[in-house]
Amino acid sequence: MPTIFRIAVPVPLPRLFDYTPPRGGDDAPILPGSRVLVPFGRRQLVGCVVSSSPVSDVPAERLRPISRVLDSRPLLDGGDLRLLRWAAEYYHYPLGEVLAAAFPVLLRRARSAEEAVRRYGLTDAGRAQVPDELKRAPRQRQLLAWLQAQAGDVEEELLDSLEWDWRQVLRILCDKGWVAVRDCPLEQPAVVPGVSLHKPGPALNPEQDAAVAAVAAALGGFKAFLLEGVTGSGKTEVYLRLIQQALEQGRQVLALLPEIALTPQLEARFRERFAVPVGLFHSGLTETERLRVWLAAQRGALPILLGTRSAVFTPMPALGLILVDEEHDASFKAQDGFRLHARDVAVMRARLGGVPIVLGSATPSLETVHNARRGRYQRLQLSKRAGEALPPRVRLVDLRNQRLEAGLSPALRGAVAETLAQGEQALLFLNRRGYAPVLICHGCGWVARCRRCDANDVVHAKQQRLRCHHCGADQALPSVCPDCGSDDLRPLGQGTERVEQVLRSFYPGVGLARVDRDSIRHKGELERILDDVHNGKAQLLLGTQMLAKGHHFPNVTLVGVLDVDGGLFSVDFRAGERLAQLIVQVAGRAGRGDKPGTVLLQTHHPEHPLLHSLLREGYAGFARDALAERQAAGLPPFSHQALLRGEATERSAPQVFLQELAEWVRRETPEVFALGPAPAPRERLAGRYRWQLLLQSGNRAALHRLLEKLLRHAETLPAAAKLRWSVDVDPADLY
DNA sequence: AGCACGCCGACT
DNA sequence: GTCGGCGTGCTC
Repeated sequence: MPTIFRIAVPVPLPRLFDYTPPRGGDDAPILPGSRVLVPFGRRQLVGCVVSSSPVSDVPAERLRPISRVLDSRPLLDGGDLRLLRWAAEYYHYPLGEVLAAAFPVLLRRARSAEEAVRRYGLTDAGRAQVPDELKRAPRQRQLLAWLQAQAGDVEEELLDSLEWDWRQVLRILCDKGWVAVRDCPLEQPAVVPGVSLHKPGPALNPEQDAAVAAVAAALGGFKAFLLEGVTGSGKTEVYLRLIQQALEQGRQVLALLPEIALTPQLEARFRERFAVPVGLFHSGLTETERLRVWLAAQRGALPILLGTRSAVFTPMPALGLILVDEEHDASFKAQDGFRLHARDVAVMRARLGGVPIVLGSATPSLETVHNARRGRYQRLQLSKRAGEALPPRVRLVDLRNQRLEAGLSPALRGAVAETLAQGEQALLFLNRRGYAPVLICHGCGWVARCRRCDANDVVHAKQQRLRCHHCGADQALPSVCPDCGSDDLRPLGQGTERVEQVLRSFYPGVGLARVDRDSIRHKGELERILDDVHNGKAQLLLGTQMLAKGHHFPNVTLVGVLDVDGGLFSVDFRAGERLAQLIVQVAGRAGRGDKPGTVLLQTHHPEHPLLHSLLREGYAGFARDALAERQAAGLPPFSHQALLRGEATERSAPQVFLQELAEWVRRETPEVFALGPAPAPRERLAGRYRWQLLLQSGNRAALHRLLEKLLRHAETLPAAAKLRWSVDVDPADLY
C-alpha cells in the first residue's frame, strides 16, 4: 500500500496536490515540513510536504511520483505548519504560496539547504591558465580573468553581478578542471546555553518592574500583553529584561519591528546587553544573509531574532517569547500579494506555540486597545518619562482668516523665529513632498493630470519635472499650457520643496535640513542629515512622515504640524487614528532633556472633538472617544471586514464581476453586509480600472464561512476570467 | 502563475 | 502558405 503525500505547491490554487513516493526511493521516511521537487504540468516545482495519507481522492493513474526529496529532515516542524495552515485559511490565500513566502528565496530552489549557497573557486590549473590564450572563447576568457581578479572563492550572488548568463560558461570552465564547486556547508553556530550579559541594566522604576514581573510570570504559556508606554518611558529596558529571562530558560526570542530603519538602534541595545548572537532578518539583506539567519534560527542556534514583517514565520524550535514593537504601525500589514498582518500572525503564533507575546506602543492601535479592554490582552502601563523630562505642551493654531506664507501661520512663523533666536531647534511636518501638488493654468483652468491615474501631477521645481506620486510617471515641466498656450502656469498648494524654499528666504543663514523621499535618495544620507541635527549644523528641520519615527532630537523644542485637517476629514475611517498617532509621536520628539517642548498643530477646525479629547486627555482619551464612534458606526474593531478588489484594463470588467458577487452575497446570508461595489478611491491607476466590494459582519466566523464559499463560487463565474481580483482580510486602508 | 492548445489576421 | 495574437483550460 503506497503512501500518498499531500504537497503544497507555489501556485495560486487553494488546494494541495497528491503525489506518490519517489521511484526507486530508499526507505527513509518523508516527513511533513520537508521540501520536495515535484512534476507539475510540464514544470518541476519545489513544494512542501504537508501531510501523508494511505489514500487519495485522485484516481491512481493521474498520480505522479515525487521527483526528488530536497530535505532529509524537515525544515518546518508541526507547529510551523500549523501556523502556516492557519494563516492560509485566515487570509484565504493558497497554502502553497503561503509556504513559499515562509522560506527564504534561496530555499525556493531545488537544492538542499547545504547546497543552497554554492561557491566557486579556481583550481591550481585555473590559476595558472592565462586568459588571453583563450582567443576563440571570449566569454570563457572574460570569466576566467574575472575569477582570477577575485580575492578567493565567490558566491553565486557575486557572479550574478556580471549581468550575463555565466552558468553555461562556468560549467565549461569546471569541465576543463579550472574551476571547482565548493559547496560550503553553512556554519553551524554553536547553541548558546543561557545568557551571558555584557553589562547589567539600570535599575527599573516600579512600573517597569511590574511589567517585567507580569510577563515573566507568564513565560512558558500563552498570554498577550499590551505594553503601553510613552516615548522615553523605558519600554526597551522592559524588553531587555524579558529577553534576559527567556534566554536564561534556554529559549529563543522573536522581536518584530515595523521598519528596517529601526532595526539598527534596537540591535545595538541588544548587542551591548547580551553576549549572544543576534540575527537580523529584513528585506535589506542579501539572499545569502537571509538564508544564513533563517537556518540558524531554524536550528535553534540563534537566541535572538530581530526582524520586520517577513520574519514572522521564521522557524524557531525553542521559541519562548515574542515582542512586537510599535505594534500600531501600518507597516506590519502587507499591502500586496499575501496580505498578512504580522502583528496578528504573531499573536496567533504565540497562542499556538504556548508563549507570551508583548505588543508595545505609545499609541496602540484601536484594535489592540479594544482587546485590552475586553480582557483578551493584559494592559501594562509605563507612564513616567525617564530623566524627569517634562511632557510637551500641545496647542492648536486656528488657521481661519490667517495670512499664510507657504502654509505657515503668523503664530507658527513667530514661534519658529523665537526658537531659533534662543539657539534651539525646530521641527516642521508636512506630509506632502514635491514643490506643489497642483499645476493650474491661469488662462483656461487646465490642471496637469496623470495620463494613467486619477490623480494630479505634482510639480518638482528644482528638477523642472511633473510627477505622478501614484504610478511614478515623470515628464518635463511644460512652459506653456498644452490646452490654450498661455504661459501663466501656476503651482497651487505646498509641498516640502516649496516650504523649504520659503523657509530659506524667511530665515537666511539658518541651517535647514529637508527630509523626504526626494532629498534622501541614497542610504547614509539620512544619517548624515541626522548628524547635522545632532551637532547643531541644522537648526530647522522640515520633513514628511519619515521624520516621525524613531529619532531623538534632544535640542528640538518646537514641533509644528502644518496641516492636520487631512486626517480629520478623510473618507478612510482610520485616518483620525493615524493622525492622533502621528501627533503623539512627533510630540515625543520635542522637549527631551531639561527643556520643555511645544507642539503647534495648524487646523481650520480647532473645535474638532477628537482633537480636543487628544489634547485634554492624551491618547487614552482619544482612543476612548474614537472607539465609541467606531462602535456607534459599527466599524472595526466592532465588526470584521474583508475587501474584494478587482482590476482590469477593460473599464467595466471589475464592476460587472463585483456586482455579481455582491448580489450573490446578499442572497447567501443576512449576516454579512456587502457594501458596494464602488470604484476605488483612485479608480484608474497605472492604466488599470479598479473597483472594490467591502464585506462587513459583526460575526467573524460567519464572514470567514462566507469567504470560503465565495472563493469557490467565484471560480465558476465566467466574469472572473476578465480581471485580476483578490481578497484582503482585515484591510488596513480601503484603497 | 505558467504553459499548453487552439483558432483567426498580416507577412515572407 | 506560415508567424503570432491572446482566449480558455489544466496542473496531483
